Amino acid sequence: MKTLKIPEATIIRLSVYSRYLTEIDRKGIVTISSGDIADGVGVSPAQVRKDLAYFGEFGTRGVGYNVKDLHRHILKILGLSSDWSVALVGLGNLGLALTTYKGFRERGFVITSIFDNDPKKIGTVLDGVEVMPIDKLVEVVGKNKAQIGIITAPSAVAQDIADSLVKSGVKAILNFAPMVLNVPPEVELRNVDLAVNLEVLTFNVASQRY
Amino acid sequence: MKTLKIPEATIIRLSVYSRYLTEIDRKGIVTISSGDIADGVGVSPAQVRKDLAYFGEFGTRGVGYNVKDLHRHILKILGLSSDWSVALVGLGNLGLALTTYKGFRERGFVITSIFDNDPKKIGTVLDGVEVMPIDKLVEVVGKNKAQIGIITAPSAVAQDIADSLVKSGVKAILNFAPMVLNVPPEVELRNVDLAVNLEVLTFNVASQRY
DNA sequence: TAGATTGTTAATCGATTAACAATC
DNA sequence: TAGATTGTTAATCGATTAACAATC
Repeated sequence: MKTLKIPEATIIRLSVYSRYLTEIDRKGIVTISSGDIADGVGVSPAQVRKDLAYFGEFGTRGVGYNVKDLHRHILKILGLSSDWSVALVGLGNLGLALTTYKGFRERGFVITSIFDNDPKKIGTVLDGVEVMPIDKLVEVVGKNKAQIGIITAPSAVAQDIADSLVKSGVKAILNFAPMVLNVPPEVELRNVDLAVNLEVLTFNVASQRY
Repeated sequence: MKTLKIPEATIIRLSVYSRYLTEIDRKGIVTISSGDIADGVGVSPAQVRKDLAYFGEFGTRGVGYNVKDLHRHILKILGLSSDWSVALVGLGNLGLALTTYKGFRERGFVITSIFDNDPKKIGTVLDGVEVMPIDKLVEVVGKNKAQIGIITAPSAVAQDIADSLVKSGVKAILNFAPMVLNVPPEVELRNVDLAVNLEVLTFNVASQRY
């Protein structure tokens, strides 16, 4: 199977389309055109069709796409046809927010272990998951077979945690510490820097003045 | 002044460079080359120079960049030479996490008002800021002259809140609700969808199998 | 059949990379 | 002067948009 490179922007849009299709499906709409999707999420119809064309032919010419079918296909493409086991490290406010974030569970991300080094937090139970000390990470994550690690710990310890997560066998890491992490190439790494988002806004607001 | 369009990717990288320069400056390093910065944040040296070249000449040929100088210039470009007043709407776990997130204050983002409709939260004080009901938003935000609004409320009310924020005069909105919002073109809007980030990871992990 | 909309190719646009003259 | 590194131009690469034949 020849795999041509898929732009990351395409993946991000597929994720957005899929959330929009959930909404449309709930309304009981059966068929949708690329133009409808485009209007709904703010891209061009050609873009929608191009994004889908990377993965196959899901529509009917002259008609459009069956909402349920297309939705199922996109979820499959994104790897969301079954649940993912997630380990979260760092139970500060952000970690707590992500643990209780409904959007994750809805999309099939199940937090199966939580780690923190604060003695007051260790042993407490959140959603049926007991908070464990970080030195148990490699053992517990390995046993739980978590495939994804989320780092919501301070920058100073983020690299150590990343190393432990890698050792425990996770395939992907989502890092919220504003820090450049090093992981082996076979482990997928993605950084979410909350301040960066505000700074793109302030740049744009500041530039408007000229 | 002719303004040529700056890629958003450049702005995001400038934000990353600036965080790296904070680190370098703390170590007491005085001069840095584009190659050092590139290594530090994982891009190419040519990219670093190109990004900076959009805004001026900040280095010395044969020598490199003065760390403090460059840092100051980048902060100025990003609009961070003075503080920004921020209104946060929706004090769930995510809202609480952002309110207490040190990374914001460090970069000059000061949360000056907080809104929620939960009677148990209204009237409580967080970091000197009293939580107010959402129907006071337009009045309070207008009075506080907040320039940025952060939406951490549920999707169902996100558009209403966005409308109120616009009415109150904010110039930019950072939206964490997984929802497409409509705002007038003069208001900058940026969406952070936490699930999208996980889904880019799962797509990549799922594709590795082929 | 006529109208609509897909899937796909070609054209355009934009961003990144490579190369090198300028210059400290 | 010799070595290093910037600033900038040209070449390359990749993503988006436009156009349209295929076809329901």
